[in-house]
Amino acid sequence: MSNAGIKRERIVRSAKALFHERGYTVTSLADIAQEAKVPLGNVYYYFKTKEDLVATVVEGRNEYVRARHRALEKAPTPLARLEDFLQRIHDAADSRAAHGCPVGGLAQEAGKLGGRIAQEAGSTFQIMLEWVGEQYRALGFKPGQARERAVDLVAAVQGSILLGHSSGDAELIRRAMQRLQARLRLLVKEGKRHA
Amino acid sequence: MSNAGIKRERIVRSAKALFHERGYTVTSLADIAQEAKVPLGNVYYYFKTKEDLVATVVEGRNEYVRARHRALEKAPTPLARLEDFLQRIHDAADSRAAHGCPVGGLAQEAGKLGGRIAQEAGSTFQIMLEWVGEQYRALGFKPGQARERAVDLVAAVQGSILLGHSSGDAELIRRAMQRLQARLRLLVKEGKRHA
DNA sequence: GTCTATATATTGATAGAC
DNA sequence: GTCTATCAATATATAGAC
Repeated sequence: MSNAGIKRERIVRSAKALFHERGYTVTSLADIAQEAKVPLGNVYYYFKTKEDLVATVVEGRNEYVRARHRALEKAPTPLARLEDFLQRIHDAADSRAAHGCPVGGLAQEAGKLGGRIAQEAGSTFQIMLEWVGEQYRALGFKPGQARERAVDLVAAVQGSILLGHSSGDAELIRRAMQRLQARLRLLVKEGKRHA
Repeated sequence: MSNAGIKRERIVRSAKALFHERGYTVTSLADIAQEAKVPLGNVYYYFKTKEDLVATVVEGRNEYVRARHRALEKAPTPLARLEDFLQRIHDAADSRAAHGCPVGGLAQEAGKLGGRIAQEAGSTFQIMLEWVGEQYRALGFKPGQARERAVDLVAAVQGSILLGHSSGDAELIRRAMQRLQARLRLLVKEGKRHA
C-alpha cells in the first residue's frame, strides 16, 4: 500500500489527460500505461475494465467540479460567482480550443456509447446545472426559470467551446465568454426583465 | 456504371447514418458494408480509405445544408428564416436527443483526430455561421456584430443539443429552441437593442 | 502487488480470382 | 466492377511467474 496509491493515481491522471486530449475511444489502455509509466498489465490490477477506469475519471472530475463550485462561492454575489464561472472558461480558452471541453467531449462520446458510461458522463453536467441554477435562484428567479437560465448558460458555454475547438479559435471562446458575462451584468442591472 | 452509382450511394448513406448514430471512430467499415448490404472489399473500390469516405459524407452534408438554407430563404423575413432554422432543430429533437447533432458530433470527434478530417468537419459550421450571419446583417446588424450573433446562436443550438443528448431529454432541446425563437422575436421587436 | 507474455477479437487495408 | 480470402496491426483482457 506504500506506493500503490501513487501508481493508481498516475494511471487515473494519465487517463484523464488522454481522454481529454484524444478522446475516450481512441485512447488505448496501452497509451495510458505508457503515459503513466506503468506496465500495461498493471492497469488491470487497479481497474477491471476500461469502463471502470473512465468511471473513476468521471468521479474524480465531479469531485473537482464540486470543489471549484465551493471556491466560486467565495465571491460576494451570485452575479460575481457566475462571472467567475465564465472567467474560468475564458482563462482556459487555449486548452479548450485545442482539445475541447473535458466534460462536454466525454459526454458527447459517452452519449453514443450508451449504457453506464453515458449515465456517468452526464452526471457532471447535472452537477453544473444544479449549481448554476442555484445562483439564478439567488438572483431572484423562480426554480423553473432558474433551471432554464442554467440550461441556456451551460449550453452557451458548451456550444462556444465546440465552435472554438472545431475551428481551433481560442479567441472565439474568449469573446463568447465576455459576451455572456456582459449579458449577465445587463440582466442584473435591468432587474431581470430581459434575456 | 449502371448500378455502380447505386452501390456507392448506399455506402455513403450507411456511413452517414452510422457515423451519426454511433460515431466515426466506433463505426467500422465492416459495419458500414453490412448496413449497405455490400461486401467489405467493395467499399475499397469506391473509397481508398476511411478518411475518404468521411470526407464524402461531409461534402454531402454541406450540400444538404446549403440546400436547406436555400429552402429557408423562402420565408419572407430574416426573422422568419431564423425562426424556421430553429424550428427544424425543434422538430428533430427526438433524433438529436438520441444521437446528438450529426454536424456537432463529427466536429467534436474530428477536432481531436486532427488533420484533414478536422478541417472538413468544421467546414459545415462555417457554412452555417455564414448563412446565419447573413440573416443578422439583413436585420440591420453590422458585419462584426452579425458574426457574433451568429456564433452565439449556433453555439446555443449546439450546446442545447449536447445537453439534451447527454441526458436523453428531447424536451430540453425543444424548450431551448422555443426560448431562442422568443428571444429572436424580442430582439426584432425591441429594435435590436437587447440580447 | 508487479510485470511479462500472450490469448482472442477486431480493425483498416490489400491481393488477386472472377 | 465485384467479391473472397487474408494480411498486419492493434485492441481489450487474462494467465501466471515473480
